Amino acid sequence: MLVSTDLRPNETRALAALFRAGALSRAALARDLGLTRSTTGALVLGLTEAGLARERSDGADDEQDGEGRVGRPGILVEIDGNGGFFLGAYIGVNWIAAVAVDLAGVKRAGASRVFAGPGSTPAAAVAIIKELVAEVRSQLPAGTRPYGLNVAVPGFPAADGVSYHATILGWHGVNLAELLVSAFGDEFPILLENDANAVAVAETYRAQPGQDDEDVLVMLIENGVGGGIINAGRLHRGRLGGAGEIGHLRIGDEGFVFDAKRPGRLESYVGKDALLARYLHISGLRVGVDEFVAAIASGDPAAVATARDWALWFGRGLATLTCTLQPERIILSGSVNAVYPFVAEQIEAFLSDFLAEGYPVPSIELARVGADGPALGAACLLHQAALSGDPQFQLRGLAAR
Amino acid sequence: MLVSTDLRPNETRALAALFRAGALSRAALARDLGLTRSTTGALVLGLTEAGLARERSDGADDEQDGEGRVGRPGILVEIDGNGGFFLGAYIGVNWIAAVAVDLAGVKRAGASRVFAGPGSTPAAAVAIIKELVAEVRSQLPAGTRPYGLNVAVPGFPAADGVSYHATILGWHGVNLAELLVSAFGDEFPILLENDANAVAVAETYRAQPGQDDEDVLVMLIENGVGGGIINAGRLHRGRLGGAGEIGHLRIGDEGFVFDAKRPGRLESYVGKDALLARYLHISGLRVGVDEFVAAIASGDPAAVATARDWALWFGRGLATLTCTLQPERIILSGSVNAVYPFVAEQIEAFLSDFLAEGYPVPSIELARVGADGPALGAACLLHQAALSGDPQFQLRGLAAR
DNA sequence: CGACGTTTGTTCGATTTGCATACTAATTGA
DNA sequence: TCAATTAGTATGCAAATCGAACAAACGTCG
Repeated sequence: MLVSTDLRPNETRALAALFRAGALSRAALARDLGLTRSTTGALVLGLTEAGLARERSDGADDEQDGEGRVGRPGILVEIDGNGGFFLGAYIGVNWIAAVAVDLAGVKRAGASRVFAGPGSTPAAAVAIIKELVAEVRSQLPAGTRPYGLNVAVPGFPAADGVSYHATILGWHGVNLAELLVSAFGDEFPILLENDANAVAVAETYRAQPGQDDEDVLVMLIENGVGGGIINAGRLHRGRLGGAGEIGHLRIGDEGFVFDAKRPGRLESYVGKDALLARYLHISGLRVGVDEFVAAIASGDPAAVATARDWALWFGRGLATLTCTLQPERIILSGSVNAVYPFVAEQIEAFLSDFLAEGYPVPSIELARVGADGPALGAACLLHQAALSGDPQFQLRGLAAR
Repeated sequence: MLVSTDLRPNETRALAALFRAGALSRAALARDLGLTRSTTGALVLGLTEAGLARERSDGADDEQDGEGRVGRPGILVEIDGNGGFFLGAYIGVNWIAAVAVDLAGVKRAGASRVFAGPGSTPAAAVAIIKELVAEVRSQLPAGTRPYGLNVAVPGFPAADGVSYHATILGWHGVNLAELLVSAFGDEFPILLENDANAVAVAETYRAQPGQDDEDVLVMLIENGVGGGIINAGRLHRGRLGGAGEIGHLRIGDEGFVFDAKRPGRLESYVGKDALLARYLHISGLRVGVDEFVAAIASGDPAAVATARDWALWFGRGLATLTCTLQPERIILSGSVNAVYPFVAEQIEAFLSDFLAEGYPVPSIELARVGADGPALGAACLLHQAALSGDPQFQLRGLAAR
């Protein structure tokens, strides 16, 4: 009879090692885990029978050094993606999305729908998520049960830890977790995550094999400015998952848009509204980000001057964040990041000038993940938890008993 | 024959659980580790024979609930401090210190000496550390070999990861690690850590039993302003251990002390020099921190006004850091923290006003650890690494073979 | 006070896990 | 063709853990 069995600690460790490396021979895996080859062979056999790992079929191998490698070549073993699935969802201002990531960390399915965020109720959003999740699950192999659902939201839990405030959606004090649980039952655990944090995970998770302990700051720049902090490959969540609210950074006295209560914040200088307000002030033209970027590209002096002002304040924010977090990379996400390439030199010069001598200057890059980044990152967080041995997402395999 | 043997994984986990809880019965430990009572009994027996754990002798027990606890009471087991020692040292501007922390996380020995930092060579500092370490080791039980030495330094490694810059000591591009290794040989591993990071660990490590995953920001305010970030109980080091350089936070345009190259930094508003310069500007008096604090206490209007200005900028810095990191607590260390109590109300009011609605306001506390905080924290970092199973600090026990 | 339920610690055999040591297989280099 | 080297597998043994039993030590309640 086939039964679902919990994985033993070393089986989970083996999967994590395979995930980090992409694929390993049994011998390499043994070295990685500090076990003998015989033990590792048995481990791989178990994982293979359980449908969680498989030998790589395509002849491609010798990833490691290829050249003067003497001795019998190994058979690469990799994770079998079909071994498990993790669901992520995103409640955005304009749309709602759901995705599934498989055991190999690859996106396997996705669905989305437009959503009139402000004005809609949380219950309406949850209903849409329920439909999208069903749609996503229908795209997965039959008979699979996901390990969990993580929902990215543009907001934060309040000090009590449960009531969500999503100002941008007009939601205050909503118990989203309860709504979701009552919609989905207890088939799998349900978590919530801030959208900027999720994007940060999506941008950095498994960016390159073997590199899983980076220090990265991801900035998400739209009207507001959010951020996600990755420390040694892990999300720095803060007390209630509210770390990285970098739009509230106090970097000056006023701002390009006026805010009587909280003047001088980063997002009142570098957010989308602020940028366009500055351009309006200089040029007298009211435009969107795309038009503005086109104006810089065409050499419009007002646009160039606006971008220069924007870069001045953006550089201040970057300097503050770099000192505080010392990231290796800073990744810019959100529509406003299109402005960055035009002022990259200015900002990088300012940064290396402002930072102390010898202090490493982070490299600044543009985002690679698309619009479903928050949903993807949310799912990746579950994947990470499962491969880390988190008991809440204890991996299972099918075994003959 | 007695031989030194490496601990098995579950023995290390058991010690970590005992450390977290302070003391546990075998049954409680079994629940904590997810093992059976019989296995745990054997585990405890092994640890006891190896001299790493012991039954608590003082009759004091029932820490847990005492009241209606039915059933046979357990025998509390705790870590035997003599099971191992961890060395920490600190190279300060005016003095050098060394301490030893035992396996139970308790400071067991210390020694210090004055040191004319600026003007002295790194080699001279290393020679003093060598003497102090010998002095500290002589205070420990005979025959013990420490697991490692961690040296806290007021500086950071440069982008290459090895050459240290300690501007405050006048050192640039020094390979401190190499100097230390050549002085001590390879008897035990030697590490380096920034002093503010070390203080942060000293202030938070084992602050209260059972609470080991806090989010805390520790600010160290002297002439410069440094910081250490504790995320989920772990030091957030950044790429090269240089995270938390919060003195460079850009919060304004100028500063109370002038800095042409990097104007507007937090430390040019709230550092010791800045504070006293502001007081000089207002009162015409040139004083030290102690006198300044006495002046506030006595109601001197110039001092009170200075403190109010100080608090204004300090609040801006706190707001920025709170948004970025969302700590539960902020701990103020360094001599300037004596000013805080006089402006606590003002700063807390500003903070809860500036932060978004529902955003948790961190509690702000004064430091508890004394002047050897950096050395203590450095030693605690090794203790933490050893109990986490870091192979570099693999715990050992004495066992009959 | 004593029977009863509950929890702890220990004992002991069974089971599982991992290691050491072989051995075969597949490749490079001479 | 023949070492040398590395990968994978089989097998017996040692260690770690479990499961079930049992005695010990405490509350509770009649």
